[in-house]
Amino acid sequence: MRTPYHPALEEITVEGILHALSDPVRIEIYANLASAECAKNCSTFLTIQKRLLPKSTLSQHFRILREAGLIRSERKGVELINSTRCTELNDRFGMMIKAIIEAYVKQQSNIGTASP
Amino acid sequence: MRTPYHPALEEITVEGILHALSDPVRIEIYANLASAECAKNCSTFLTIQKRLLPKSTLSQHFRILREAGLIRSERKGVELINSTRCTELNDRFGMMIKAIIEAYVKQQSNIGTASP
DNA sequence: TTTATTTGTTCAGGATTATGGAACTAATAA
DNA sequence: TTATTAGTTCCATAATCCTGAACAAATAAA
Repeated sequence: MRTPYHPALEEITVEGILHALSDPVRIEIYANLASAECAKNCSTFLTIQKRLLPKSTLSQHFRILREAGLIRSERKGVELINSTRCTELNDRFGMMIKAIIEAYVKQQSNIGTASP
Repeated sequence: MRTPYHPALEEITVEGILHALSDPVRIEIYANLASAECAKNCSTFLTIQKRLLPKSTLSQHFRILREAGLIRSERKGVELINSTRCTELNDRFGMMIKAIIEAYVKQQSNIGTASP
C-alpha cells in the first residue's frame, strides 16, 4: 500500500470537483470532513470505519475525492488520515467549494421540513 | 413533441446540479447560456444548431440540464428557446451556481497560459 | 519469530449509464 | 401536398459504477 496519488493544483479542474461531489455518498463524506476540520482547529481525519457501505465501495469513493483534488490522504499506521485541501483550493477556485457545501448543508437540514 | 418536463424548485438538488455541470459539454453550454443572458438583458436562447456534436447527444445534454433544474426550455416554432433558471436557483442555493460558473470561466480563460 | 488482526486496495463480474446513428415527430416553408 | 428544419426516441455499443473476494501492509499477540 503505497502513498496514494494526489494531483498537483494545476491539474485540478472544476469539472472533476463537480463530478466528485455529485455523488450523494461523496458529498456527505466531504461535508463531514470539512465540518470536522472547522470544529477541530484544522487537523482532522475520517477513516473508512463505522461503514454503512462495503469498504471496497468506500475505498473507491475516497480515491475519487482524492484524484479530484478535494482531499489529502496520509498513512498513519494501518489507517489513512484524510483532510481537505480547502486552503489551496480556495486560492484557485474562490468561493466555489464553500458555496457548494453551504448549499448542501442547508439542503440536508431542510429534509423533512417540507410543507404538506 | 410536447412541452418538456421541468422540475419544481423543491425537487432540485445540489447533487443533481453538480452532476449536470460535471460534464464538459454541459458546463460549457450552461456558461454560454448564462453569459448570453448577461449580455442580452435577460432574454436569451441557445439552440442545438451550429453543433459540433450529434444532435441526439446534445438533446440528451439539454435534457439533463433541464431535469437538474438548471435551464428552462420553451418551444417557439420548431425551435426550443433555452434560458437559465438562475433567479429561482439563487434564491434556493445562494452563491453556488454563480461561484461554479465564475471558477469555470476563469479556468477556461487560463488554458494555454500555463508556464512551460 | 510466527500468527492473527485490522485497515485499505485491487480485481473481476454484473449492473447501470452514456454515446451516437437511424428512424421518427412536429412545425413551418415552398 | 411535399420539403425542410429542429428535436426526440430507440437501440446497440461503449464506458463507468458497485461490490464480493482475494490480496497487501502495518501492527498486535502468542
